[in-house]
Amino acid sequence: MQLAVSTVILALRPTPDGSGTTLWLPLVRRIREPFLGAWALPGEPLEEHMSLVEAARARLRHTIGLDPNYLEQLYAFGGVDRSRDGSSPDAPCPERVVSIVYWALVRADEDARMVAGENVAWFPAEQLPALAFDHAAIVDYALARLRAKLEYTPIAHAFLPDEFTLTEVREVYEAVLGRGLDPANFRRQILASGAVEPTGEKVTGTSHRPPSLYRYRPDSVATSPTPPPRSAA
Amino acid sequence: MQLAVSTVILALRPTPDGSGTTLWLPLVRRIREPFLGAWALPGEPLEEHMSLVEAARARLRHTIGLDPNYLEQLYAFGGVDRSRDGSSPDAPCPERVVSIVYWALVRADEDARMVAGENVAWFPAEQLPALAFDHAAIVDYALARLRAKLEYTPIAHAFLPDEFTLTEVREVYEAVLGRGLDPANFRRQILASGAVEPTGEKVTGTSHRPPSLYRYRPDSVATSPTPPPRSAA
DNA sequence: ACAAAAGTGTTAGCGGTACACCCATGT
DNA sequence: ACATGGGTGTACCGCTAACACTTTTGT
Repeated sequence: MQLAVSTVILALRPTPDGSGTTLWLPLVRRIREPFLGAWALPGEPLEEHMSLVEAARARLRHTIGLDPNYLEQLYAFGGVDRSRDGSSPDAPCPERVVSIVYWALVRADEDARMVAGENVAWFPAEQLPALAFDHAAIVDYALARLRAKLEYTPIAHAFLPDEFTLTEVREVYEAVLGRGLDPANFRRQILASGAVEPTGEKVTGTSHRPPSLYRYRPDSVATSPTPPPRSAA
Repeated sequence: MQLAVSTVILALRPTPDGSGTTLWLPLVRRIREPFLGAWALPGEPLEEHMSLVEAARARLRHTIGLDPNYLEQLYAFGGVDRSRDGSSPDAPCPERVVSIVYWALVRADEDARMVAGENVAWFPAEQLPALAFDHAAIVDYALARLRAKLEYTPIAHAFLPDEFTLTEVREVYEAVLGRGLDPANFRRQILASGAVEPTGEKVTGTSHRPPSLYRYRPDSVATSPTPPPRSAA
């Protein structure tokens, strides 16, 4: 029985047709049976000297070449038959794998300076190829968790650079939730929440009224958000 | 490296002084180093032929002799030094353990017909003895999760028998949250939520106005509540 | 001047809280 | 009759949604 740590890495990028913004995620092509040649989540066996988060972070560095600021445990998947390839029932039964999956969010500015690893390709979350193992279900679960957390935590922070306009924040919400939001009300709500404060500066050269810049208040979440007892993770 | 499944089992019982109701949980006394003789969460190594939930359920049957209706994965703990006994630094470094922890809720009526296993004792959650490993932190995390879920899911269901009065539901909330709630408003809120429906019967012999009985609507959660993709857990 | 996005004001409705009050039973 | 908890009514407050309106820039 093997213990592995896998990662769902999410970033916001323009849709393929350029008409908006959606979530994208990197997948790696499998170079071993089962599911040889299929796309899968980046993962690796847990090594003796690494904690679970450390293993997840290492995988991130290896896959996209950077340390994202948001990383949280998603779930542990341990069904007995997870690693069997349903599409080729004659294949020998592979060794059982328990996967502890983490999910990460990549800031727009980090995304730009990213270095993709070997065998890695990015896909829009709504148009994924067929995935190995139960990875499609895992991605769905990660997306559901992200949408849920967006509504009750300042997690949009994790997609944004240090300074940003309120419209950029709203666009994060709209892209993740998949629906438009009233700019006027959104503005008031996020300001009233106290999560954000004005820097005093404005953006220039916008061909319309220049928006103010804001930053997240320091006490807002930075990395792991609601992990359990800090020491044990 | 070892992979274990542990459980935090919660039930509502009268406080030790009989003045109210609180959460209690069963612990087992350790019969091996490290932490020999200390109290710990019920757990066992994961066996090859069992999924994670199955292992948790088996542990529950072994510890309290029944299958609770609510069981959910809590978190996977995998710090490198989790199994070291801080209080006896001279002890040999024990093998590393990754624990996948589940939490379970026991209904009042099940609690009554429960059979405690060997070496098992129940403690009020607010007055636990010193626990082995990082188990104290794990219990805290489970309690936090329970309180959070109480506010946005019909999880109180899991503590109640098939039929109950609205006052009993309120007492569950009050015990878990640790504060009193307005009976009038609580009543209206839970009815408005649609989670509950009247059976038409009343309780008799109460020395005051007889309360109506209710049941949870069938589409309310029964067992696993918000697990990820049903098939993969 | 005009377009376009930033930002403000105003209103109506909904849900939660506080608390006064009435109802049905046992003693 | 009265105590006790079950159950209803009501008034207020804050938050949200909807949308009209004003402001500030570039072209």
